[in-house]
Amino acid sequence: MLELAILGLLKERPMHGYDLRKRLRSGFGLLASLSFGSLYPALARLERGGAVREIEPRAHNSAASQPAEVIPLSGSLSGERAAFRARLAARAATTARTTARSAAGSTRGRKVYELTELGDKMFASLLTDDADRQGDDKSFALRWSFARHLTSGGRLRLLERQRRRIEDRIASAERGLQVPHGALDRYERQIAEHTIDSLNQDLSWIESLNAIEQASSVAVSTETDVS
Amino acid sequence: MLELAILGLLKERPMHGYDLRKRLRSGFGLLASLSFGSLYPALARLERGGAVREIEPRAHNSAASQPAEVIPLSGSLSGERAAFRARLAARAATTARTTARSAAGSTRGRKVYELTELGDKMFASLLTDDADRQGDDKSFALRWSFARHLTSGGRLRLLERQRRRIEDRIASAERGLQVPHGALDRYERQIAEHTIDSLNQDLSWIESLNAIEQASSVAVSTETDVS
DNA sequence: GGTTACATGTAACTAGTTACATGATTAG
DNA sequence: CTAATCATGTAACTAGTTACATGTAACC
Repeated sequence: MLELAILGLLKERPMHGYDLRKRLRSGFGLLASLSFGSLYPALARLERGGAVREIEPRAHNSAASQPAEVIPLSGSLSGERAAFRARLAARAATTARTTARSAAGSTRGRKVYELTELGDKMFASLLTDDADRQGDDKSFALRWSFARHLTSGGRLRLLERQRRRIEDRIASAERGLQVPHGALDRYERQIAEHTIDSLNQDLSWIESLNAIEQASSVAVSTETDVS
Repeated sequence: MLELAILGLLKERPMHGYDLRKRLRSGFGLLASLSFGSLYPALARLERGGAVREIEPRAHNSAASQPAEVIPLSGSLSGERAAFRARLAARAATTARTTARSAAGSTRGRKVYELTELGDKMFASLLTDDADRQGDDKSFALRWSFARHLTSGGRLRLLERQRRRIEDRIASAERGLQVPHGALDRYERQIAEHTIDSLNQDLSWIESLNAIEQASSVAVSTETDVS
């Protein structure tokens, strides 16, 4: 789930780890307690797998007032890269004198990542994949928040899967409520009833999303992107 | 969380692992996908820690003296199933002596566990403990389903903690909705709004539970509360 | 005599967490 | 010059999962 989130954010724009964490924590309520201890290993994993790559610092940053200083590098070995970042940091320390702090602040040892083509495909397949071991609500919420990257049909399929999952859980919860003949005490019954209520509300919500989606898929007869 | 659930069920009555799993999966919706791979190690851990102990189906039928009471499990228990269980329990008691290999090493019979006094204390402290690392909804639901084991004051404190947690999450979600830098797209907004709606419904539910609880604590006002 | 359900357990993996270690940059 | 914040990373732990391994008992 974390990898899907990282890829989705990097699809939007290149970012470094610290920023990713801020976005993930504050953005939508999901992953609110994400720690560096899981983020950095996940990024390293994705880089090894070829889904993301580190971009050399350039002036592509928004409102970058820093002059583009391209320092030629031979190899991209990690030691070399670290040395590069150190050099850049040293230079930034000398030049940054209340002049270039406008948007992005410093360009010190940050490692800015971007999505590769492979990463883009991985994102698409993670987003679409029916084989989600963790069919929990958070997983759906994360996927739906990236729904703009799906086709209209993909969105409808995602909603349909979630609808079925919720219906299964309602059935299971109602079974649990009925079977014990007077075996549940008042607190257990409160939990069971609230669980069923919440699931029913989730179900109507999904159905309303489905109605909206059906309507706009009729409106947009050609399947392209939605802004 | 699993350990709390195990201790709570064993407080009700002694059980073996296979039964525990059935109760945990079907009982309340929590832990619906609990696997043996986590249950048995958890039981072994609890036994090593002295929280539970194995009771052996003795030949002189101290455990088999009430086989009819052992029945009320949840799930699809009918009279037929109950009869089966009673037969099995009776047979286990008789065959335990005849098959000599069940005494030593590689017994493949049931291991019925009961709560020790220490386990009872552990259960109480897990149930009350403010230091819940995983302050998620499932944790609250599990605790509340055991609320009959708390004092009236303990129940009120549990509700109050949960109320505060939900309020924090609402505040955080509303902050996330007001993001100034980039407008959320329609799907992200749908997620954010549904999240807030659900949290508000959870909040009113908690408040209604609180009202019920206050009323009944007034009714039994002579009870001394721990504070 | 084969299938199904009961029953216990281990190994390897998943997906995160907290705590620790290190260092650069910036504000007061 | 010192504290806070930014920034990256590792180690040990938590809490579960799936897949595997083993075996017993009942039913037809």
